[in-house]
Amino acid sequence: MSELTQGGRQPTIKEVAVHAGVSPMTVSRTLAGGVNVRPDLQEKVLAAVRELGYHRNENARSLRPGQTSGLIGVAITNLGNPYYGNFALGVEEVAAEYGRRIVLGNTGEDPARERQLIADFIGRQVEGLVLVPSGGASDHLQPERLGDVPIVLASRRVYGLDVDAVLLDDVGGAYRGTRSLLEAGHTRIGFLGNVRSVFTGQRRYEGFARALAERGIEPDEVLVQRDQQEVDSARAAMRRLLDLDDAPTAVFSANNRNTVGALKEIGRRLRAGADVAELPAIVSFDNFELAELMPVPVAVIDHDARQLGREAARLLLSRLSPGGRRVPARLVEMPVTLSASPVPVVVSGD
Amino acid sequence: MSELTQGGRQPTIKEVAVHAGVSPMTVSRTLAGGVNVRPDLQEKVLAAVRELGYHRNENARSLRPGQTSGLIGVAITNLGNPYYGNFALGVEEVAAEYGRRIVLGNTGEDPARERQLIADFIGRQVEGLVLVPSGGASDHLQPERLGDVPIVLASRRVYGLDVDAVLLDDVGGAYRGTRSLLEAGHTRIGFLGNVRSVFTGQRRYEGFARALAERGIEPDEVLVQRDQQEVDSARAAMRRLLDLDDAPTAVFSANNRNTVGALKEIGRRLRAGADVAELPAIVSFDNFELAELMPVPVAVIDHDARQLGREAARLLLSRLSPGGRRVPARLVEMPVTLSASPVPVVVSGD
DNA sequence: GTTCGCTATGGTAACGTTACCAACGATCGA
DNA sequence: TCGATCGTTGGTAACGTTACCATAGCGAAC
Repeated sequence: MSELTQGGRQPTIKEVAVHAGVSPMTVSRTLAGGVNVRPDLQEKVLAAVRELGYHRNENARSLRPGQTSGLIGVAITNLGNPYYGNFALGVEEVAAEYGRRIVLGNTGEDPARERQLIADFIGRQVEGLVLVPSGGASDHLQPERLGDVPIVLASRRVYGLDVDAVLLDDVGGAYRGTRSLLEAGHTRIGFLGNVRSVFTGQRRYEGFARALAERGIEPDEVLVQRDQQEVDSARAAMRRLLDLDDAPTAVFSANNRNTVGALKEIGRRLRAGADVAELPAIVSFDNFELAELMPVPVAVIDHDARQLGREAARLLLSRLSPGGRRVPARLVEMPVTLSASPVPVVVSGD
Repeated sequence: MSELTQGGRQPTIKEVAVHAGVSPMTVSRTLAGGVNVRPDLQEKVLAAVRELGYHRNENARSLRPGQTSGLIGVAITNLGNPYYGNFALGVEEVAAEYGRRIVLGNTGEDPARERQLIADFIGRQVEGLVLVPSGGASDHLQPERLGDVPIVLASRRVYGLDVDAVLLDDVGGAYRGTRSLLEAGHTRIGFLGNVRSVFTGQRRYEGFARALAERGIEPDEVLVQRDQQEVDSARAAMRRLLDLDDAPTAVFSANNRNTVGALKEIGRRLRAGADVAELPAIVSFDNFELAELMPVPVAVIDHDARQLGREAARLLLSRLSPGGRRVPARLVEMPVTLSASPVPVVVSGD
């Protein structure tokens, strides 16, 4: 058998044909289901396939007219974030159900990299694209620039781009979360979030501000910290809030990274002897594991990134079905749930 | 321009050639760097490329002899686990540095799915494979079955398969973690982990048992719970441990999922009024965010999944370089760090 | 002025695959 | 018995690309 696999090259259909003593066409037909191929020849072919370790060359296959690549291009901003990991999982699952495979790229929030990735994906003849846009210019995302490859945006929308999108109910979630703080009697509420240019950051701030406005409260700019992308900067922002003379009694955190940063700062203060009663309550957009074990009350605005991914893939695949391209762009907002403020774990000190 | 993009098909090099008034070869040469092409023709070609939105068909390109696909196949067990998300990120980063793209599949710990995925990857002419094996039979992973496509195993090894692998120092980490508990005076130590058939589960148990053996302690089978793959079953296992008449005073948790489950059970008991002093200390293999905020002492055996991914990709790419295939199989063990047991956050009850 | 050498350009074939058509033999009805 | 039909098989061409070869043009060197 060693001479069969010599050279490190994949065997071709021709070699299988020779090995089985038939023509390449008979091999092709057998692998396509075996219609109008004598059973004994099919067996011979399959034996040859097994023996040579033959796999059809999908790239060559996709070259033929009318054939598709079976690939979906997925570009996300940060695979290391569990949120996007779950999102990618959801996309992969649905794609796999429909016999598609995903090509994955991480943009790292870099528009140039996003451009490269999308160009590469199109070059690889992907049937469609799923993108968490990293912001910035959108001309490379216009339908004609994509060669009519359908695209679905996830988590964020791009201004001036009329394509399918799956979003969270950012505004509603932030509104409800903030309102729950107001109803608990808080009036000085801090805001931790992304820069304004990030779509979700903007939307979540909007929900936050709307809830305040309903009570006639003008957001105090001193309490609004929104330049934190990472845990460390979020922690620093939280420190600034807590060091204010008139520190907030509650903090709305617009995403996971900010929540973790805020909690780390709270942990630091507790270990330094701070009184838990003087530390703010937190509402966090984005759930995280073990929120229930936090020393201060943490309510979470929860959502399912995996479902978001599944929905994005479903939108995309529906476009790939016959006639699916003629449907106008759709916008899906996935619901979020506000957990009832859990009672914090109170540990008796010694 | 609308008539140019009509039909939803990608433009071909031929169409670009016609549009630019040159031959396909001139287009090809221009796109390949433009050696021996007059500058004015290059400009014409690039203008046509821009206008038509042309992207080279990578699948057709890879068909030509001597060409490679630029694809790396990555199959992991659970993308939803932040650990594997970071792992995939590491692989993607290094692959991208070397101009490769990754095709990603989620096996869900299902050997049949793993088989399918790998067959599909080979059919797509991937240059190499990165696999977190899901256990079970390994015949489909033998080099000759893979058509000499190099493979790198990650996190787990496969018995009887002599290929590159990147592992954590499971045994050493578990040993050191367990020893730290013993040094703190614990003698009844529970074990939460994966089933024995999972490679890491076996190795981490080995480190655990070795540390005990050094002190002349025989592991009490009642304290060893190792069938938990998910948070819920881990929580149930923790409950069984804590309900024992002779409950352990410390618990070694062999992975993230078990740690979260164990902590959730601890949280439940605290909210039900349990005394924190009666709850066990925990050593967790796998770090998690906010471990420092837990109400019981949690020491973590930390490691960097992203680095693990980067190293796996590096091993694979080195095999793809000239002569790289002749190197004997390598085994890399990534170091882990044991955090100093942090002081738990103690909150004064009211 | 002829030849040489170089650059620039285009035609052709092949990569692996399968839709299409042609051809073969067998079966069947008339 | 003969033509028609059907099941089965194989040859050919084309998908988009580029390595290779051929050729045309042009300046330099003798």
